[in-house]
Amino acid sequence: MDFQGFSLKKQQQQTFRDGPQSFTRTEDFLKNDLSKYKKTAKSVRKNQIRINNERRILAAAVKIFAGYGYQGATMRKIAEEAGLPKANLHYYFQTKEQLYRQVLDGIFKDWLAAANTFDECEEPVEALRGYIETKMDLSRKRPLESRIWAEEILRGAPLIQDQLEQTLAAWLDTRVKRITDWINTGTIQALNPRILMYMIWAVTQHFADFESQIRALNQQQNLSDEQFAEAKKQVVQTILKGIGALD
Amino acid sequence: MDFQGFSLKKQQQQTFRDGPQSFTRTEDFLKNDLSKYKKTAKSVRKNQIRINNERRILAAAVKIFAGYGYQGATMRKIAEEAGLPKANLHYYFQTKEQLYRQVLDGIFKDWLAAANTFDECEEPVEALRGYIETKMDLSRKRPLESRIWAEEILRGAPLIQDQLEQTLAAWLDTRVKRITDWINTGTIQALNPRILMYMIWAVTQHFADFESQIRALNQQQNLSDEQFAEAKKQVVQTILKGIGALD
DNA sequence: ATTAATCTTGACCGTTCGGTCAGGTTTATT
DNA sequence: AATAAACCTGACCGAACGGTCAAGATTAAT
Repeated sequence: MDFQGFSLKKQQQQTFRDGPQSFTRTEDFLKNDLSKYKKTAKSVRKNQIRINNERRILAAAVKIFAGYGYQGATMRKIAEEAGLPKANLHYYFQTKEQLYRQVLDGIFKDWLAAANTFDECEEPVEALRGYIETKMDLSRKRPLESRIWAEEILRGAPLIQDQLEQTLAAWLDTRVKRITDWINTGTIQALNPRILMYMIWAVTQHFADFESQIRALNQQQNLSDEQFAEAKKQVVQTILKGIGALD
Repeated sequence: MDFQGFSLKKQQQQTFRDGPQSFTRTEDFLKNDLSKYKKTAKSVRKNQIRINNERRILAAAVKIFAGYGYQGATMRKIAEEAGLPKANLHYYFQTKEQLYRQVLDGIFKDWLAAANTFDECEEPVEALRGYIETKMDLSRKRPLESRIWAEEILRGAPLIQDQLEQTLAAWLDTRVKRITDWINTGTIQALNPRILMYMIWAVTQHFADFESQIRALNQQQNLSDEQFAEAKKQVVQTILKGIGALD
């Protein structure tokens, strides 16, 4: 079985330019274009049209991809959401897959940014608490992005496999070492650090990814701010206590 | 935004024709079917053709829906996987949505069956341990079904919202009461039982739904039986200890 | 003012989708 | 043996998809 309509081939991360903006993808057709710009005050203003439209399209794409999935999303729906004609989307983003890739790139950056919370504290209790809370906040504030990510993984990560195997794996390795140190110094009990991280990811992202299920089990109401705060507290408490870092 | 290509409207249980046979929706279609047959030896054999083909199609549908999602799955792919001509699928299942509905129904039944493990023990430690282990085993043995379920929730549960709000909500309510009893008798510490259940669901299903991410972080290898057994043990340990039911 | 680059867009295209159907084949009933 | 019910399937259909393009409008550079 070869999954997904788009290609599974590993796509290298080579930067190219789309107008004055850099993004990742193979074809360099626009790189040549960039060399034609002169960075005057006016070219910056010109730039603004492109920057502005790309932002509108990306924001619309996030909503539609999250709501319908990659295959269910159509360029027409994204165009309507963005308030632009469909052909205009293809002017800024060659293909649907290109657009989707950029959406994923943005999400991955948020992921890693939140991940850095992990390193801010020396002590396991505060490092883990901070990380869990940051991930919970991210699920609360950016559920659409979380769901796009989840669907990509669900489909076998056809487009982000490389990033998982390289960037994310490297990130995880260093955190595994920190946790191992905590174990060796007796600060937390012996356990498999990777499984701990999987548990944290699972629980925190669940509140975004399974929002509709939680809503159905909560009198058809999304969790209120108070309910979410309670959930956040309980998640932190259960995990920290569960690994012997509390009490 | 109105999600999904297919309608959100609640689908009544209306009789429809499936080939020359009429029956009323999923659950009882076979029951009604049988009532029209005369239970001779030959009619049983005939019946077997339908039962057999429906099983083949449903098994193929599970694979394809899990691998591509609802929108990405095509009747052609399912037909190829089942080794039948596409038109034959439409003889047994009127529409793609009908086929998908029956797949979901089967998954929901597994869900509830596993859920009953929760009631087999009086003590919180053994009841929760049994339930968590059963859910972990289900993720291990039926990851495709878990991913279909996850995608359905991800899209806002357009087809199973009713079941969530009724059957699942009722199931959860009774378990919440059990957990509340445990809290009142001091067997486990005070917490929100619903959030505990969300955490259990999140963690156990994560090993199926995010399998490709875990694989990418595990030297491109799926978890071995030993690794999975370790994960199962650690998940049980962390949660039980985290709620004060251990140590 | 002129030219060139960039941006915009309706109309269009080939492909693939879910679904239909007529007519043939197999199986069951009498 | 005859009839009916159930099953099978290649060929077909309208709709919707991602994507293209030529020609015009707008903006920037000279």
